[in-house]
Amino acid sequence: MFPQIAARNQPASNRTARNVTSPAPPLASGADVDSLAQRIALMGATMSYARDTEIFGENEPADYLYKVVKGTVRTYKVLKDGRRQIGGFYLPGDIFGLEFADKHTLSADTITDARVLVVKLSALAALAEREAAIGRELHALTARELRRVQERILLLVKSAQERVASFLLEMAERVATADAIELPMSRQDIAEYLGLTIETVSRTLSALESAAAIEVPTSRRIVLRNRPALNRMHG
Amino acid sequence: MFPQIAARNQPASNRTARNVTSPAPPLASGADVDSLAQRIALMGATMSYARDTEIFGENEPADYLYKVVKGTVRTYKVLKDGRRQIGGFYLPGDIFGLEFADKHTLSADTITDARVLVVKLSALAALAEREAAIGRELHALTARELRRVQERILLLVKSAQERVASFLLEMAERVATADAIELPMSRQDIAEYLGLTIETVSRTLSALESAAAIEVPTSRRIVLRNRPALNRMHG
DNA sequence: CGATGCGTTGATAACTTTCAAATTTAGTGG
DNA sequence: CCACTAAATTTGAAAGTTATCAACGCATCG
Repeated sequence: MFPQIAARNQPASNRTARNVTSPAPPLASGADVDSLAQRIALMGATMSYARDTEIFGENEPADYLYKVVKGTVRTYKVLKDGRRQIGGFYLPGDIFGLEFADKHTLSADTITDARVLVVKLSALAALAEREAAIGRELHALTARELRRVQERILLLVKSAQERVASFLLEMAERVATADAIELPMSRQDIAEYLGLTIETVSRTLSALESAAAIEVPTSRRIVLRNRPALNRMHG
Repeated sequence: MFPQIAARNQPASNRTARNVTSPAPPLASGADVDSLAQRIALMGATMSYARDTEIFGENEPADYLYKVVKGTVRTYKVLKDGRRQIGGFYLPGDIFGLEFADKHTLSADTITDARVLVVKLSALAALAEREAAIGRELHALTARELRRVQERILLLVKSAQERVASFLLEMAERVATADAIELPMSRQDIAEYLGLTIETVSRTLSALESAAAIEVPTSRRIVLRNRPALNRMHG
């Protein structure tokens, strides 16, 4: 089930130190809710995972809620034909694993080395019984996730250029320092997120660079040079 | 963006089983959770709409929850470039309008003449305060909707043939008498739901007919002749 | 009837994928 | 730290898929 969790559990001193201060991660994208975040910090255990490590798999029991403290996590589903569709990328501050079903419908693994806060859902549910606010915040979390997925649907019916432009703008909101984006994920990951091939993503980025909309100094670093143009593509 | 709440009925077997054991209103048969359905029936007002009538528009306050009693409703969003993306089709028993935001992110209108049960969300929320079961059922509704939208994402990254095959199988579960599907929506609606053009939908249906997977006696009536083949396409 | 809207079919163009190869980057062992 | 190998990314050419533009059939309705 969660072999990694037991194996990689951090010493109590580490957890305590981190939990006492409960600092907002610098890159937090606002996908959490304050008091819920605090509850999780108090109730949860922090786990460390190496790069490319599975956190949970499809069809495993969904007994925990996860919050990224450091690093990047992706959720995905492997289709029958072997292709992989990425459900989402989760950055520090983001919560994932909340699927409202007994079993996970997606798998989750780390893209980079990562620290993740883990809370038993049953504990949260018990808390929600006593404090209505917690229940409302879980609800708000779900609502946000639903809107996020619905946005993706609008994205997936558009052209490759529109998808890539939208992706860059989304990431800019989440991880950008000024106009420079440091991407934690590979071209393959981006392609699987956008429903394109890696070649099309690469070509589209090259075209955007030729059009002076962006700069790509290294493959993992992208600088937005013309946001209005990207916004127009984003539609 | 896409509001479609629990657009799906339960599998036919469940519907049948539930109807046998519970005296539900004739057309509001158990497409959702029983007690919630009953509450809505008791609290709500039934509205009648002619074909092609708007029920609510994007950006209007989302103060009500809707349940289709008779007819078919679609939700949609008009993109900046004028294209229209359909969020979902709602058949008798389906609930829509639950968007977890102050304002609707989609519009809803009728595809056929329709009767719709309307309940004030504030009334439901008040009820949920006193009865935890109601809150849980609203929650379950959301969960189902989230899974439905995620399914849709998997659909939209596939080929035209896969999308059409999946659409037919989905509709077969929802409206089929045996293997004959009576479609309430136009080719244009189907195209906008699947993110394709009307010509591609039409050609794909013709191809499926040539391949003896389906029959199309009239444009609104489709008979499934080879479900295993469709299932293989559906992936 | 003749107009109108919907659906189908055809021809062509545009876009994306596939297959292949070149290039750059990253990782590893010496 | 360098050299070497493997992996990731980019680029090119060709094939495949879907969209666009256009024409036609068919049914409905005034």
